[in-house]
Amino acid sequence: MSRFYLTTAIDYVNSRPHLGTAYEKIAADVVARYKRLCGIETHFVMGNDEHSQNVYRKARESGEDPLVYCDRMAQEFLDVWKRLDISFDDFIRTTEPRHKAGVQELVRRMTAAGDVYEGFYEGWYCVSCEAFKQEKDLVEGLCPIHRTQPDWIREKNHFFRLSKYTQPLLEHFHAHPDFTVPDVRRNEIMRLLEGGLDDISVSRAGQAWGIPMPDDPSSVIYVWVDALINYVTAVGFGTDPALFATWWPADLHVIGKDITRFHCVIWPAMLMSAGLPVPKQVFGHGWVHFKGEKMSKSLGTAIEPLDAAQRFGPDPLRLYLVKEIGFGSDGDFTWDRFEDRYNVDLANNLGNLVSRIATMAEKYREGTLSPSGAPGRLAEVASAALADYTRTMDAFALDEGAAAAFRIIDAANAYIAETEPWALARDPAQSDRLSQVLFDVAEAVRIAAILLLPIMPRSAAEILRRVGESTPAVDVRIDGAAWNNGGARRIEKAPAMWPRVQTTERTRSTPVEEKFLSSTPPAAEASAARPAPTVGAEKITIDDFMKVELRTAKVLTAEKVPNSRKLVKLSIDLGTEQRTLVAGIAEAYEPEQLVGRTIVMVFNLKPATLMGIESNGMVLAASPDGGKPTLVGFDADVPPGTRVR
RNA sequence: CGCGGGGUGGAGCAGUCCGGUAGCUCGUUGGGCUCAUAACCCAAAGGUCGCAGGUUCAAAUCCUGCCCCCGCAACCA
Repeated sequence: MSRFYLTTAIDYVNSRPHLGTAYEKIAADVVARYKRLCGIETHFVMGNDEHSQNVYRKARESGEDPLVYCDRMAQEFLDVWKRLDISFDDFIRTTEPRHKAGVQELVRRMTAAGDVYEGFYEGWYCVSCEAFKQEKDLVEGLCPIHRTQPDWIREKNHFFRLSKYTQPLLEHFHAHPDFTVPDVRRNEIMRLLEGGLDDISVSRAGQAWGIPMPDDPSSVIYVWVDALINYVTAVGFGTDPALFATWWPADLHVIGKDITRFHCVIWPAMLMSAGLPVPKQVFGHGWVHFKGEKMSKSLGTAIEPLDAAQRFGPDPLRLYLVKEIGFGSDGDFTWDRFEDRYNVDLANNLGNLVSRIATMAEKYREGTLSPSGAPGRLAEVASAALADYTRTMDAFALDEGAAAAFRIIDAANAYIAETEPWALARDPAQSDRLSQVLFDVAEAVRIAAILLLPIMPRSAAEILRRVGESTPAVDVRIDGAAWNNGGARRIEKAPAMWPRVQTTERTRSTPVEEKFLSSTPPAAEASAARPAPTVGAEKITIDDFMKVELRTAKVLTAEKVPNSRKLVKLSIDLGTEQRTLVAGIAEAYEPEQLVGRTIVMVFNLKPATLMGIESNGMVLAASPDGGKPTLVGFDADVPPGTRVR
């Protein structure tokens, strides 16, 4: 039996799952389910990347053991994946023993091949930032963030001879044109390779959170190297040779386009060095951008796209992401479009079709349909759609595969209008004809549902049940989607699967200041817009708080900082003095909107220089993750310079 | 000159590699039908394919220049 091993990127645990990470998992899940549908033994692996320094810092800040923090995040990720019906077979965490063992083994092999050597990494290191600083980032020789003198650090590092693999990689790309898809990604990598590769540092000194270098416990393996190796450790590299032999090399890595070069250059080079086969294919998908309003007007409470899964089940969201966005291209999520597709594809077309056939089966044939002759033209439509479906799905054109399934649904709706079963029912002489027409429609629905199984597993299984498919959904295979003009089918009439969503009148998006000025936000928004819970935040005393001097100020002038996107330069009146400060609110506010406005600022903050302008204070605003800031304001007029506490 | 993607009827997209009557979905308008979730079916209107040059018998498609938009990165103090 043929096998298929696919993976997604493993996720950083310093933020919770969001639309972007979910998109990747859903797309990969569709591929995995499709392969299983085709009867291919499939191994689908996802996981979490837990060794980043950010994770360590974040955990330590909240006084928590890093592993405990990671455990909690893993639970959060798993909960979301479960809610979205992601059918992974294994979930690997980079803190697991099986991973650590395999990582060390792989690095050992790279070392044995003579590809790892010791060297020194030198540079300016800011202790507060815990990071090296580029010369160009320093302001007058000081850390731009902390205004402190960084240390010149010379750190022992282990380097990987990536340069040695420039030529072998080029050859591999020429021999395997499909190694990196889609083409845009491949071209990018080719250009990079043609320019030649530099060796890379693969260790970090003086860090405790990570996997030690095999021969040098004082260094840990660089987190990216650590992370990439998950694809082999998840299938037993270094721990379970039989399992490894079964699944490696991977058939497909599904990743985001931003990390293409890690997967198409560094990763295969590492494998070549270790003497292991490289994966067969890497697919770099695009981004889904969440546009427009955070909340749907008609759906009321939802604020984040993943909430759509909470409210409607995962399938409408899955369908939207797969069908409306070319796999490989960027796409948008907007509530308007989501509602649109929900109503059109699911309520009006598929859902309504299921209701139509169920009602007619009950009304005209007491719920049982049998063929009475040769199938009508729907059979040809279905077989053409099936061919398109397998061709496009094999090429990972998931959107086209979904479209092929919906062509059957559209044709079935048209077929009903064309054959007019209600008219046939009035004429006893047409009884056989009616039987066949109804059977044809039910059969078309059954086939469409099979094609939709990978995309909407839950709903498609329910449809199959309703149209009398006797094989349980999990056992259905693609050859079951061949037209079957035989057997009696028991059709079940049941409540609508997707009731229409009442869409409100299309309204223009609310300008930001309008939201700001409305003193009583809609209740739904208030409850939905709950802030992300702070992770084990340490309590401070009132004295600590009082160290922060907040004051009101009036904006005198405002102008955008040239060449910046977010920054606005403000001159403000504090009553007793005037100051210049820089605020990152240009995306949400035009300079003209700011002039004359009263803001709240941190009065006693050390100055900082941003884009060459000294900023003497900080403006307070609510800043949602990934969203635009909203300035703090007052119900009534307050004179400039007033203390806020 | 940081990296990349894109500008096609009101909206979202395909077509661009390999020039040859501009296509799909939604929306709009008109009609039809009643099995169905005010759903379904048919038809129509609507585009100088970002701008300007060039190549060609012929350009959305090839060449040159320009404009605009969007991600990422660097700035969020």
